[in-house]
Amino acid sequence: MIRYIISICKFEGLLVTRIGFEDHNHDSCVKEALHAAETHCLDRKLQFTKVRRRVLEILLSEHKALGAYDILARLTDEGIGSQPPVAYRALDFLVSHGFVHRIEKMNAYIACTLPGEPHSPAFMICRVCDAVVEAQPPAGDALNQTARDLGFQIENTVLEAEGICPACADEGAAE
Amino acid sequence: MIRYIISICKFEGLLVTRIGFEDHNHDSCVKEALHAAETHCLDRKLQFTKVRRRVLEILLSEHKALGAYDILARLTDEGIGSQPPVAYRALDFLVSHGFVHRIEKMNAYIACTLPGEPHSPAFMICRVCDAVVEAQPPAGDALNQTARDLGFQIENTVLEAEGICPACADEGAAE
DNA sequence: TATTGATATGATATAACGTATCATATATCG
DNA sequence: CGATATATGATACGTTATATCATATCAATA
Repeated sequence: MIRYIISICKFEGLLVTRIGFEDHNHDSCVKEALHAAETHCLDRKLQFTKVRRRVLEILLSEHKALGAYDILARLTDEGIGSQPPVAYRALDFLVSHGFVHRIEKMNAYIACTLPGEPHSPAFMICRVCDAVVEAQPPAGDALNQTARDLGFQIENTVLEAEGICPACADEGAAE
Repeated sequence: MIRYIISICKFEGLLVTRIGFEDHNHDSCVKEALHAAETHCLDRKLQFTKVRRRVLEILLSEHKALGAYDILARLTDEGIGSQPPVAYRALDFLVSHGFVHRIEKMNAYIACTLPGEPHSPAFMICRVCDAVVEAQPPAGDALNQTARDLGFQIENTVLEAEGICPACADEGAAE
């Protein structure tokens, strides 16, 4: 299983990266993830084009949630497309094939930590530092039970929690 | 407990209204709910102003999710304010005091079915007819467990499921 | 390898959603 | 009544997202 860097949150200058909300140090995730995506697309005859690859790479490298226009700005700097549809199309592709998730609460996008595997992720969003962590809640949760009771057929879910991450909570306590 | 009309979904012309996804018929919910909101505000010395009252009334009457600009259009027609901040301010008030919920996935707003009581609602959104149903999932769900594991302090949650409502599923099957 | 149908990108324009700011008015409370 | 807080009016702008049509590239196959 590939694990990406998910958030840096407060430690940018310290070269400390984090998986989940735990401190952590690593480097090669981006390359691995890109390669995995490439393979995945090859297998399914999906076109992993230059723009799509680059957008995923940006999201993996930044390891945080970015808005479509943040991404577009980077593409523009690099001479790859310069209009909104360029970014939105690439993001749509990446989202629909499970390489990227959209964070509804933030109107932003983040690289998936479990690409290729079907899952219904949940996100923990720190309102102080904007760190976003993808978690995999156990199946058969409350939403599914509720849907069954109502006769509603769920096709996809949005599970997002806003609050305070451990690092920011510690800082707050220290003040 | 007051139960509002939640969705009409496909039956507009038939005078059939629905609570949850079950067919249902009723009338006085709007008045009751408005009165309850008024009382709630009086108790807490909140100003239940003309605009706020009217926006809640619109959402209750429509018993579906409406965008801020849909609401603004109605206000404009009635001569109550005509600029975006009018609608957004009223919606912010109603959301922050629990009379209305925002549906992140739709950038839209819907009247709460359980106003005055603290709760973390979940929404079932039909992608065919746009019906939105508010459900109350049991506490202690997967998100909370996940947050505890991560040391994350949840302040509020977004739980939204997109899919097919029973009525639309039936129609699809009938075709 | 030329054709063709599907998929992706370029480019322009516009739609939809949301907020900052400052002035004015209304409510609330001592 | 006067002071303070809260709400509204009004203007302008910022941000997010999509529709549309033209062009280019890819993928399968005759």
